[in-house]
Amino acid sequence: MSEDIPEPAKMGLREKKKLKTRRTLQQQGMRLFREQGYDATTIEQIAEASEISPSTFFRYFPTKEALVLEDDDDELLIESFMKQPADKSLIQAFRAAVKEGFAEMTREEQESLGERVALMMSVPELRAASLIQMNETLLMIARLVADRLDRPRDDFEVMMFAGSVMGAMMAVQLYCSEHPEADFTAVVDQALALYEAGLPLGALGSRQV
Amino acid sequence: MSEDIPEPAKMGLREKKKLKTRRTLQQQGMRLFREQGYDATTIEQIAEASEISPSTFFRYFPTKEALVLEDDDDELLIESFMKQPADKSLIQAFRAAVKEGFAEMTREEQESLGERVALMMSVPELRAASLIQMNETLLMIARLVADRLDRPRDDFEVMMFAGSVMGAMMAVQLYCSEHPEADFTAVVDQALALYEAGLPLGALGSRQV
DNA sequence: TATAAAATAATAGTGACTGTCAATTTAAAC
DNA sequence: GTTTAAATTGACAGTCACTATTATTTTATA
Repeated sequence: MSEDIPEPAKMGLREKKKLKTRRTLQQQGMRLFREQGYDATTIEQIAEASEISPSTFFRYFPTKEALVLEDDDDELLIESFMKQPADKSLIQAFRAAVKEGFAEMTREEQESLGERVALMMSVPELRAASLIQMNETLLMIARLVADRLDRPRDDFEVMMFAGSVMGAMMAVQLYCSEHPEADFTAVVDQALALYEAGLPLGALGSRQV
Repeated sequence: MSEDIPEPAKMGLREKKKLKTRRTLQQQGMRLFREQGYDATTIEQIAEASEISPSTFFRYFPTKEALVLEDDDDELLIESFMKQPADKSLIQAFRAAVKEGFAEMTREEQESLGERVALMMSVPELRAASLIQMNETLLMIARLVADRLDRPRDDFEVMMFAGSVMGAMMAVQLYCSEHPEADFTAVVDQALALYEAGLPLGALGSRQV
């Protein structure tokens, strides 16, 4: 995966141009989405604004959605997760990994992430794609966790753990879409903290009437 | 929502025919999907097999996906959930609601559900749509829960609860797709039982090396 | 500079989906 | 039972994401 983005040092004119076109497409795409909405923006328009032919677009991104989704975050997160010391609990490790992942991002990257998340939440099509992505990410994490615990990869409890974390992230997305003023990274951490504390699910709701 | 399907008693020829066409479309669609795969089956084929025009298809289902998704399950589940006594914890109530929902289904309905779930898991497009549906279902449930607890509708912990349950259901789907022999309803219950028991998340993983 | 390789553009097509309008079928009024 | 109004359908034309193919241009290398 990461071999798609080689070191800036040994980049020929070719690779440099490709990266530039890639970034241009994303920027112009996001600009048009912002200005006219996602559905109203056609790939033809994005291509024209980026000064390439429509057919070339698909050599850079497999779908229109990919322009927004585009995450290398997953690999980063997993890498960070595997580095966590083995005496941490799963959630502690996951929480730390997420925190480190965010910390490594520049302010620009964080802002761009914020805009992308907002767009993702508002366009059903994108939301669907992002959910699938989460799904796959957590399947991957489930595998990592299983290995870490010496459990089979399809262990039921491990799958449930993965599911619950994934669910937390979705809830965070939803929460943030309703609270645009909230800091995304802070909310993520808050959510994981809640999980770390055991998530008072059993108690919550046994109300005496 | 449920007013779309009126009582069989006072149904004119019109309504009867509509229901019949609807069912025919679903059956023929599922048959074709089974025989040639989802992508390889065009709406034109489904329409032809159902003896209607392609343009009429879209008067019965907004999308090709809807042919597979088609859930009245949500309303049923929510209804069942609201009936649960207030002294049950949230998960207890949710678990009971799911159990009752399944119990009300005929064997045929359960089998059809099984086939649909299997198809949904294997076709990315459908998986995406089903995830969105879950998302919306649980947003609805989050609202119900908030009301039940006299908390604001955007309460953080409530959202997390909804998220975790949704995550559980996704994990169940994934688990079942890898264990086709497993009984879907049983696994759902097992998962919720695990949640009910507190889900040993914190403990899980603090391994001494 | 010539040549091979890679990237791009142009073109034609498929299929889901939308909108419109005329034709048909059914329900209801008389 | 016939007429009338409404609902349902079908035919048609069009949009747009996306695929496949082929010719053309651009870049890297010998």
